[in-house]
Amino acid sequence: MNDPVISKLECGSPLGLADRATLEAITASTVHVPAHQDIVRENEIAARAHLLLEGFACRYKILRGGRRAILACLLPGDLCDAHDAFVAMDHSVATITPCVIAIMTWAAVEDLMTNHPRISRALSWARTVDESILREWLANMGQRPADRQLAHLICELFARLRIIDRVSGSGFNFPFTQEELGDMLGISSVHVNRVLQQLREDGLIALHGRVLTILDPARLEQFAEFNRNYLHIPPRLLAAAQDRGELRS
Amino acid sequence: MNDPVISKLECGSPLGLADRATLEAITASTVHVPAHQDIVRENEIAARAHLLLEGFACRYKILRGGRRAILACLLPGDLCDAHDAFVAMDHSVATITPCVIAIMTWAAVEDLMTNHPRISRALSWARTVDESILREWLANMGQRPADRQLAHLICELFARLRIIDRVSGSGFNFPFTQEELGDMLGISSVHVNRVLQQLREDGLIALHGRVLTILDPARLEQFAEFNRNYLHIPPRLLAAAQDRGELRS
DNA sequence: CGAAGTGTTGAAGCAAATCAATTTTCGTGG
DNA sequence: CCACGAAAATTGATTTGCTTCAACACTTCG
Repeated sequence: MNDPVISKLECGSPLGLADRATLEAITASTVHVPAHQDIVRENEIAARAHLLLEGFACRYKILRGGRRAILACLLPGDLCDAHDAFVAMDHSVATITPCVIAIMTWAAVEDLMTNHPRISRALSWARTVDESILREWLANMGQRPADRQLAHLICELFARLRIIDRVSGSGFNFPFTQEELGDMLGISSVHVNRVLQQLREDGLIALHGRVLTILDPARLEQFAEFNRNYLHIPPRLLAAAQDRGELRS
Repeated sequence: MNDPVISKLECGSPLGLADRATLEAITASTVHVPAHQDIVRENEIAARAHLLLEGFACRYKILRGGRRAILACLLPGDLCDAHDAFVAMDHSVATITPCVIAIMTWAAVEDLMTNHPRISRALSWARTVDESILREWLANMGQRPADRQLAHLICELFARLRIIDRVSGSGFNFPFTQEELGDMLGISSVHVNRVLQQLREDGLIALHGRVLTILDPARLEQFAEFNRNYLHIPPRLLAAAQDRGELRS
């Protein structure tokens, strides 16, 4: 399996051999975390930085009444903490599946930012994309019917997983329970169930076991009003994907 | 009127005299922009950075069907662009009221980041807070009834305006139309109207002209489930406000 | 093999949308 | 300063997407 950190950061800035070696050294020592366990907790100041290498995790808050809001979906290659050290977390981060993470000191992150300009540029890009995804969630999850919300989430996950080479054809690992999906979209799990069925009946997706397959990517994106611009994937990578016949238009 | 940029950045890091002078020089040359006009447009790469000095602005996207999603509310002292240069905007920024902005080159921003460590730290803090506000909007505007959403927005605006000294007592300038409020919260303007009336009937707020007064701050915050942690206002400033009797607890 | 978690289905209720009409406020020019 | 038109706010009636509650079936796994 390829290195998701390098694949992802390559999206933000082309890296040199030395950069790759530096990143590989950082991600060499890993920790395994079981599913459904907190990695960082609200109100804490994370002592070290956590880099997700394998598995799915999420940012979340518990609201009054016990309701949980999932604010972001973290995939391999994503940084779990605030990008800023020394600021108390305003939310928690938890694993969804069993995960592999790399733990690094803030000094090491600082070193990357000051002494490795290409990595620094890539990390800055990653932060910009995180912010951008947050805005897209706010727009799309806040203003549109549940079926389009869910379709949009599926399109986004597919696009993000493809960057780190975690898709096979138009299928990918989709380990979320319907309750988790509901917490991401702000709808009840019962409604998630009905909306998922509708997307299947409409021939847009198939879902077997924990593998989701997009049956009709063009129609799904159209239905979801998905526009990948907000992911800020550079043209050079889109062109490469086009050459491999993975994209239309 | 005090300088909102300095007041705000002081929140992120104490500044020295030289820092203040640098910032004052930057904000010396200003541009006036009428209400309801775009400052930065989606898909453009902003040639220069825009710093809001006076007035209210917003980040927004137009969705299919002509619906508008307002993704953030910009107040004096806020940076209008992505914090990153050279990345295409994934949304637009427009004025709500007439605004005064300072326009600076990206080189000047770069210089602040590299040669003025305290300003750099403060800008980084500001970015963290922007991201944090986005998450709070996602959680609170996505998962809760409209009346609490609106109450929460009011609490947030009050807290942010107080930092830059734009409040008098518990009243502040509230120039939004009900349609704009609806676009922020993802609800219809008709419903905004009914919810506003309810908050008034409940004795939580008063709204005359374009001035909103919080009649019962404690009850409003309680009702809104507002917890100011996510604004990352440092204890040293909260303590100062407490001394002035502006805060409970 | 049993228990807990997850997914599925139906029925009833509700918060908010939509549609539509009316009043109030505001901005602008005469 | 007033008159006018446009924008914004208000109100009522109707509809609907989604929630909630509840029961039941299916997995998964210890």
